Amino acid sequence: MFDPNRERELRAAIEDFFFGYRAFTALPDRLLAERGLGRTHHRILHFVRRDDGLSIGALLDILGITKQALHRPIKDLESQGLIVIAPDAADRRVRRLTITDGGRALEAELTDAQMRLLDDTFRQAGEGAEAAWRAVMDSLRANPSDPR
Amino acid sequence: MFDPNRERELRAAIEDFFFGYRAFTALPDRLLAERGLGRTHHRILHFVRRDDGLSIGALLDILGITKQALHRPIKDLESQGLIVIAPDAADRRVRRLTITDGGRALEAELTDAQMRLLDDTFRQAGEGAEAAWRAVMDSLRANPSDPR
DNA sequence: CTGATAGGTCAACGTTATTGACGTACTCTA
DNA sequence: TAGAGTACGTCAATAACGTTGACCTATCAG
Repeated sequence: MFDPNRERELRAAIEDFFFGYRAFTALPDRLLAERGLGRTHHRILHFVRRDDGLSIGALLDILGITKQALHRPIKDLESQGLIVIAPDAADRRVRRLTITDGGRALEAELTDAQMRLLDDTFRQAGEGAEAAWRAVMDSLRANPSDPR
Repeated sequence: MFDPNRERELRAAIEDFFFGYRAFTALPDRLLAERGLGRTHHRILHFVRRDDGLSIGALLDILGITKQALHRPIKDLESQGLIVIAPDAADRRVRRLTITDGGRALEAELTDAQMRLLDDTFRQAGEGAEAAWRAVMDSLRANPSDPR
């Protein structure tokens, strides 16, 4: 399939992905754990902040989990005053999620940590590394193997 | 902290990481699920293949989980004939893990899928993308936030 | 012989996810 | 306006995978 040298390189890349992702998530994971929250809470905050007024269904599609799995974290965030759930004005079956000031603050704390880490990392990796890294990740996202 | 344009870029990079990693792991996850195995089994096979004769303790350090958590997947792999556990010749307290032909075959199947995906992706992302991507990931691994 | 090391194992528990079934509120269409 | 479809909530059972804590055996080193 691949010659031995190429295989060595690609295997090294696979390991890099594993360890790199772990290093990347370690930071916010610790901050979240202090509040009794997990990665799903972080993701919800991220996507609700990005798309204010996101519906439950749209969030379900993005995250690729079941509504039962989403229910708890959503309720946690609501009861902690980090998001607000309100029916859509036009179609009252649809629930729209909005981030509160508190939610925005927590999201900023988590995201700042990751942004600083990425910014430093891109700088250390040299000229053009950021664009190339993004290009690889974008190409991966576009791949049909993504379960979304 | 960051100016708005920079923040937009870094937030996009964070999302890329999330979706990219998911696309990357989706393929082997499906193959593993067919055999009733999970990511931990894959990781064990990967590291035992790479470092033949790896000890339990060394594997524990790499994976960053408890011995109780490692115990099941190790036993699963052994009972399915994918790895062999044997005491070290010099220090019989130490158990050395070895991959079998069957284990090597499964590992190859999983890894081939990921190698092909990465190879395609690097090619699509253009000249120099692979080296730059690796540089970013290596820099991330070297970061003290890695819990290992 | 003694203390340290490597590892195995039992038990209880927690988190996060799943599938399946069913209920409620609401909208849209014939 | 009745009935079908949609969006979402929720109960229940189950599973995968991890944790902490405690305790055990086997082995090695001084």
